[in-house]
Amino acid sequence: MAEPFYITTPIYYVNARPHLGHAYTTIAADVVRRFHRMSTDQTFFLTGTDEHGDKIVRAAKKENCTPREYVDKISGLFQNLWPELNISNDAFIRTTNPAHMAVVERILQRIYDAGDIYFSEYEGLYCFGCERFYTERELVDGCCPDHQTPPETIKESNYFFKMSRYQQWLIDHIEQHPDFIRPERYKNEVLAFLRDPLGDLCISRPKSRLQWGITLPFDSDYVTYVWFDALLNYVSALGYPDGDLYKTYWPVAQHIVAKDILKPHGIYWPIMLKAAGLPIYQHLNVHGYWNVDQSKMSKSIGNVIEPLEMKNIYGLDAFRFFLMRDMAFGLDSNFSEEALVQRINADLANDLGNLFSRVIAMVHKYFGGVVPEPDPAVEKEMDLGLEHNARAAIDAYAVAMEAFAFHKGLAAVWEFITHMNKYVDVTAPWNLAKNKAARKQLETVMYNLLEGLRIISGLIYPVMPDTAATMQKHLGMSGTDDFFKLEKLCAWRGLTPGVKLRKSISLFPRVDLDKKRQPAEPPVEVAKTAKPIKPEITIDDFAKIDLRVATVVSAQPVPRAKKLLQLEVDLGETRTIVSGIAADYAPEALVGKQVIVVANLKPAKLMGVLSKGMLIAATDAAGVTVATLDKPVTPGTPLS
RNA sequence: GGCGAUGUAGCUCAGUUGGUCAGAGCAUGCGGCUCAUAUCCGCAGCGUCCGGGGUUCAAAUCCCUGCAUCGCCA
Repeated sequence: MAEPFYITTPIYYVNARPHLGHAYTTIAADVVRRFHRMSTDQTFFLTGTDEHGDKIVRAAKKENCTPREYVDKISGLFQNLWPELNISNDAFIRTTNPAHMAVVERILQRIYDAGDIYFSEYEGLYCFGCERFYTERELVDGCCPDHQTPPETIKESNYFFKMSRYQQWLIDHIEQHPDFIRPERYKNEVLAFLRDPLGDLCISRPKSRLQWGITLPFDSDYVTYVWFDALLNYVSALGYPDGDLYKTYWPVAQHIVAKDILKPHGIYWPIMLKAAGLPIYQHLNVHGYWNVDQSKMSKSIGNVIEPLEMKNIYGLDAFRFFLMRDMAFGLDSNFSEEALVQRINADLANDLGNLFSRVIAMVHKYFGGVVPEPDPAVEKEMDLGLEHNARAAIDAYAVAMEAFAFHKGLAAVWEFITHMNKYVDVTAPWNLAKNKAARKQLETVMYNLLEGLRIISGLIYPVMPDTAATMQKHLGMSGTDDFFKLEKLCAWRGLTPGVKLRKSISLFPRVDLDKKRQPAEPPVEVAKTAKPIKPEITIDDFAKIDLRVATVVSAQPVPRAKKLLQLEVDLGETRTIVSGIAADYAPEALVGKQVIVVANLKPAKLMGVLSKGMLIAATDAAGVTVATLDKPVTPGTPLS
């Protein structure tokens, strides 16, 4: 029996709602966890939410609720999403959980007692509006980018974690365990970072400016810095230090993270573990970003694809398959509906779905739906090596999946599916069926094909658990919940002759994007990608927004900004407005156009340019479209 | 500004230590089959392997340089 397996996702910071990135990470974790179930019964899968820190306090303030109410709400969104994506996590941890907080205190105390935490004073640029420090670099013209006020230099005392003491140890550890951080590119990135002296990590925040956190056990005037708090979830969730789960699973821990949090996981975390005297995790598995329709996914651009949308339109398993098949784990990938549909049609509908359907249909046609008995002598005589192909696919698949190369694992399965289709072509059962003397051959051929489908159903289980179960059912294997065990897949002749099969079905319907778009009544398209409607407002609420017609007088790109245009508009008075439409509008194309402006929006500095108001525009998959008027209107006219 | 990654067929990408390495899948064209979700099987075309220079008998593969994109750091 293989050793136990423990996989974690990061605990997601609850200052934003779940998006595709969260879904990918969590599905990937679910896939590896299910993959390991194929060889061991001892697996544990943890996800959760990270709920402390000043960003949470500010987000809560914005929504007029307490931090507690706020984190409960957002954490709930994550917890509710996972079942819909068929995520099989065993536990869901929250950093506001008292048991977690106790573990954080305990480990802080332990490191403190060991002498790796010291108290020190430092000076920094602080914006009282934002309640945070800024580096010189982050300032715009020496001012806070949010408040346009100069930050003040203040002195603050804090606790620091002596990471520098462990720098060489960490370098050695990474070099002695070449796949500690994988893929290799991220290992190299961490090592590159470690070539420079490692600074100590500030691990506290004075309560005078932040209360939402875990109080330091050795100084009640401070709370713990969020990363220090958050990383410990991986052990607290297992019941560190005495829990059975901890004893079983911590020694085999593996993490999955996106590349943006490589540093905390690749540097802070192993050093924290070392300093606290805990075993170091086994592997850090780092993946890239999903770019949406070529442009970087970003909340501010508003092109975040709701994972549930695609799932609802094309089916959950197809969605999971696409995410796992199209991204080379570690690299960035593009997410587009076209790519998704192409995968569905080519791989799922044509290759697998059609294979399944044609094989089952033939069993019905030639054997009344009863699994035939294969003949060893005939098998030997025909010698077409399907069993060998299956075995080769399983081996290649297992190696790839073990190393988080999901795309390669699935490619191996699809190579076998191609062999299966070819096998149908070569053996031509419809010809064998015409010849009574070839009955035994037909029985053997059809049995082999059913066997191949059984293997396939097992191999796709981690990525497409529902489809795997459906295939099993239609292969007459219902009732067994361990059909995906590797040892079963490796044993050819697992199907029982004589079992009556259900009617053939289409596992994956083909998608015709053109047809879908031709009659494209816009409402249908819009409804498909539209975000949920915001909560109801009154006419008075609306009246607060001063929308005006404005004529664009001039337009020019903002230096060093890819998406921004600086516009001078006439709305009775002349104003400067910065708008993120450069990707879709040439400056000269805008001059003279009448646009709609939010005239009473609080001014904001974008890339150093003060923007007094905002252009109304629509953003969809095709890009940005500026809202204009039907016919000319006097500049400055209000809209209502 | 410093460091690093990437740049290969229309698209997405494989190409280990330099020598059938010019590849795969999708898309396109043609042919075949008819069990099947107009699916499957076979064949074919397309590439100055980012530009330039160098090392070598031999470079997509090593070195230098330029360009582009991206990332990390300051």
